[in-house]
Amino acid sequence: MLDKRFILENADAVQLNCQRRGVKADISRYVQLETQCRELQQQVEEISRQANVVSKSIGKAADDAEREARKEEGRQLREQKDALQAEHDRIAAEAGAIYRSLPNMTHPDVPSGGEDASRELRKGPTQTRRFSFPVLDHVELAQQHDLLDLEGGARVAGHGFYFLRNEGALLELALQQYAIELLVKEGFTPVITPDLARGDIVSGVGFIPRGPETQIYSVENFDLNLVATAEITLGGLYSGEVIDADELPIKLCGISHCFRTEAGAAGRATRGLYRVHQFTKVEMFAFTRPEDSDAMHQHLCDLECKIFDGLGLAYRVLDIATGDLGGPAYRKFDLEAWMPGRGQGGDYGEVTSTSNCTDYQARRLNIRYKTKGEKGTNFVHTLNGTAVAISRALIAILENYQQADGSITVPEALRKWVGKDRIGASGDDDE
RNA sequence: GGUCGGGUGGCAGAGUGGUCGAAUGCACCGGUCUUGAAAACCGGCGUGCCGCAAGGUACCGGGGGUUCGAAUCCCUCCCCGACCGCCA
Repeated sequence: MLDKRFILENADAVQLNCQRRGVKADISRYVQLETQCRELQQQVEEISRQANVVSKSIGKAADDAEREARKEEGRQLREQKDALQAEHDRIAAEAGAIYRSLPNMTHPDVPSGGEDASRELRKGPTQTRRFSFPVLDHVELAQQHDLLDLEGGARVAGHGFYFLRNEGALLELALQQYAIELLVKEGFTPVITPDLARGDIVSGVGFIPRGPETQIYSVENFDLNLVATAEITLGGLYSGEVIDADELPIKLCGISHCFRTEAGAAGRATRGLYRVHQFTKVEMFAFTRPEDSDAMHQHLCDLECKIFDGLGLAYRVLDIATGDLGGPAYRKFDLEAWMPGRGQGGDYGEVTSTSNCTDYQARRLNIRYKTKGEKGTNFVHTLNGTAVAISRALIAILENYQQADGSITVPEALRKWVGKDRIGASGDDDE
C-alpha cells in the first residue's frame, strides 16, 4: 500500500505511475472521496466532542430532571454522529477499494512498457555453450537417466507434479546445500519456513489467497494457504512487529516448497519442469532501513549472479519493465539462464527474480522499525530474491551440462553433495 | 480431539462502568552529581487522523450489542499459552 497522504499530495504522479504499470485506477476520484472522508471525519469528531462533554456533565447534574435531560441530549448527539459515521464508512469503503488496487511507485530507471520492454542490464561471465551434437531437452535427458517421473507425479497428484529420482533428487538437495552454504557465508540466517500461511499474511505480502484467478492453493475449512514462495512466510515473520533499528538489516534465507495453481497459464511452456505446481526454492529476504534498500537490491541481484556463476551457467540480467512488475515491486531484476533445449535452438528462461518492495509490503504487514532517541516508528523496506528455484535450475543444469556420449556432467560446485562428477558415465550405467 | 487460562503502550504487567490513553517496573531521551563512567536523584517518554498552534478525536486482539458514557458488561469470531489424550 502507498501512504495516503502521499497520494493526496502527489495525485498526478500516482496516476501516471498507474498508467505506466497498466493499472486502471481513478486517482482523482480517490482524492475526491478521501477528501470528503476527512471532512466527514472532522464533523464526526466534533459531534463526539460535544457528546463527551455532555456525558461528563451527567455526574455533576443537580437533580434527576436535569440528568434525564442531559441523557436525552447525549442520545441525540450520538444518533447524529452515527448517521454521519455511516456516510463516512460508505465513502471510505469506495475509497478503500481504489486504494488497495494501487501498485507501488516505480524506480525512475525502470523501463516503461510490457514484457518486451524489459531492459537487459548485463550478461554473466559464462558463455552460452555451443554443441557439436544434437541437443536434448531436460525432459529427454531426465528420462534417459531416470531422474524425473512425470507420469508418476500425474498419477498421484495430477499434471504439473513430479517425482525426482536418483541424481535428480540428489541434485535438489545439492542445490539447496550449495545456496545455503553460500548465503550463510554472506551473513544470511538460514531458516526453514512453514509451507502454509494464513490469509492475511498471504495478502499482506501481495498475493490474492482466494478467488477464481488466484495462484494460491487454499485449504478447505481453514484460513490456511499453501505458500507460493517463502517470500510469504519470511515477510510475514515480522508482521505487526516493531524492529529495533540496530538490528537492521535483517537477512534471511529460507527453504520452502512452493505451490502454484498456474491458473491462466494453460498452454504456456508446460513441458517438463518449467511450469509446475510444486517446487522447492531457497529464497533470500531482507528487511532494511529505507535508505539502504536500493543498495540491498543490488546486493541480492549480485548474489543471484554469484550463485549462477558458481554453477557455471550462462545468464542475462533484466531490469523488468513497468507493465510486468506486479503490485508490490518498486523495481525487479530477473535472471534468465540459457536453456539449450528450450524452443528451437535454445532460449533464455527465467530462473530467479529479485524485487525491492520498499515500504509497500511493510505497510500492509505493519512492519516498522524504531530508532533509539527518535520519536515514533517508520516502515521498513522489504526485499526478496530467489537464490535457487530448484526445478528451473535443474533444467539449466541438465541441458547445459549434457555431453556427446549422453552423460551429464555434475557442476563442480555440487559434486561434494551429489557424490559424483558425472551422471550416466561409463561404469555407472543406468541402462 | 478435551479442559483451563490469556490477548492492554518498545517489553513486562496493573486496571472490572465515568476522575483511564491507561498505575508500576524495565528500556529509551534530557538534566543534576562526577575527572569520566556507573549508581542515585529530577524531568520527559504510545500511535493514527484533523489543526500553524492550543487543542480535539480515535485506538486496550477483530466485529457487533447494552449505556448519556465501555479496556471494564453481553454476544460472536480470531489468535496465543498451559495441561491431558493421540501421534511422526
